[in-house]
Amino acid sequence: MIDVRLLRNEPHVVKAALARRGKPELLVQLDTAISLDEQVRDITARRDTIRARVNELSKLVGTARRTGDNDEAEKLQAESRSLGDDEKSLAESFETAQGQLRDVMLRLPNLPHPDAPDGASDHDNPLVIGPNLMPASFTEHQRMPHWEIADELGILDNERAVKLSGAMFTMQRGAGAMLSRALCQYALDMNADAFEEIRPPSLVTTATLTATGQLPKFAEDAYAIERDDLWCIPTAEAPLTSMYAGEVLDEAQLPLRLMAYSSCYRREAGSAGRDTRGMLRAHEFDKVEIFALSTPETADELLIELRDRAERLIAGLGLPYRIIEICTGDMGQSHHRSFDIEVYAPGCDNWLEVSSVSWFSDYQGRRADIRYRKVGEKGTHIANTLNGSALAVPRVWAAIMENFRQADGSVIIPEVLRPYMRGMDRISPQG
RNA sequence: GGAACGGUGGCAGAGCGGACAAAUGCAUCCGCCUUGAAAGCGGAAGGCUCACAAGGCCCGGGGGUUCGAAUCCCUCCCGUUCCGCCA
Repeated sequence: MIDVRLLRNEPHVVKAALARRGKPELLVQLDTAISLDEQVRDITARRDTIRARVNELSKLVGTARRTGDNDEAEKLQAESRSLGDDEKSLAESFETAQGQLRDVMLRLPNLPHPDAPDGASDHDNPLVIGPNLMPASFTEHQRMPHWEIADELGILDNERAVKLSGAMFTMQRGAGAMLSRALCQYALDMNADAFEEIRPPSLVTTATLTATGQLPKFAEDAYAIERDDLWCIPTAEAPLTSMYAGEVLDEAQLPLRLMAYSSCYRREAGSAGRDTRGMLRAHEFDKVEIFALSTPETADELLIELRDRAERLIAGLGLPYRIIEICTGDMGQSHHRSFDIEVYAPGCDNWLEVSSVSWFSDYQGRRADIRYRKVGEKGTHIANTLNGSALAVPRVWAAIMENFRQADGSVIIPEVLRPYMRGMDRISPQG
């Protein structure tokens, strides 16, 4: 959530920042929020005046009763009773206005960072690093899509996955399954120097998914388990971010770095029918997420640290990649500043988004109510959150197939993964 | 899922219709004492809203009763123990 006080005190600043996202309807919502906030404050002031009087009267009633002045007590009670009715109706209008304000605020996106590049769509995302590790040319045997390669190798069985779970589910087997697990283990080990490993729950409450921004606006994209009022996590970002929800940390604890392997569940409501073959888009996939809680002062360098860590993983695998920065028109709702790492897949002839690293300023911290206290200072501050996919398995898996396919049809396994592959150095066609 | 008992400040724990933002202990901070520390003595100190003050709100969440609720009632959630079920 945007800070209501900022909205109140410097609406032009918020307007200008939000305008950069290029969606005029947001400015309309902003005006709605401003006028709702005025309403709420007006009602609050009136309601609190009445409450103050009721509190005062109640004390006087107590005194009167104790001294035996029952007539006086009756009189005061009558006055308090009638004020009570006014209070009740004001309290109702307060709830209504407050609820409306909250709903609008929860749906308003974050303000972009001043340095985030302007742009209207993904076509305007500037290249910031690379392309790196790009070979001079690709050979004919690399020009096969990974689903065909995997089929030859017998390591992907999506037909049976569909039998079990329906369209857009995948199933790896044999060396393919092992490769998925190896990628996760590799990503965790490479970040274990600074990140505490967490194994979070995969099902979370509505409050948890609201804190990160998936709810209420993007409910269609998440799997809901209505009977138990739980949601399947679309990313480990959700449980990691809310781990410290409602808590007040000491500044000395920051930055706090966490990482988690988890399965991720996405309905892909807006992308049904796209990328239905292979591993490019699935309802369930594995990912290792890295996460940090920080003060605003250290957040910008942490963003680069997370991005460097994600880059190191991809470079370590020897895959051709580039890094782009997300422009204001293409940014996710909670994002303040964001980078994507893309890997080139010669078989699909496409750049695949394999990692997204973002800074959320205090947008999620405020929703989750994560605060910290500075030493010797009264009061609290809202923490900043940052996260990134260290490694999203399926697309990296696909890129390995396509980049490292040999003339004989086998696929070389990157060296860094071999310890996790029981020493296997290549996957060869069966029979 | 059933039963019993619980949920109060950083922690422990009292209060069980009115003077309660809430005793007391521990921890914290500041003085005094001391060469320094400990002990001892004296004092300070919750969060949110709010430009500030005033005021309001916060005793697990929500609702109700009442002039007035931490305290009574309803409901939900969570915890502990026992039973049931079960990787």
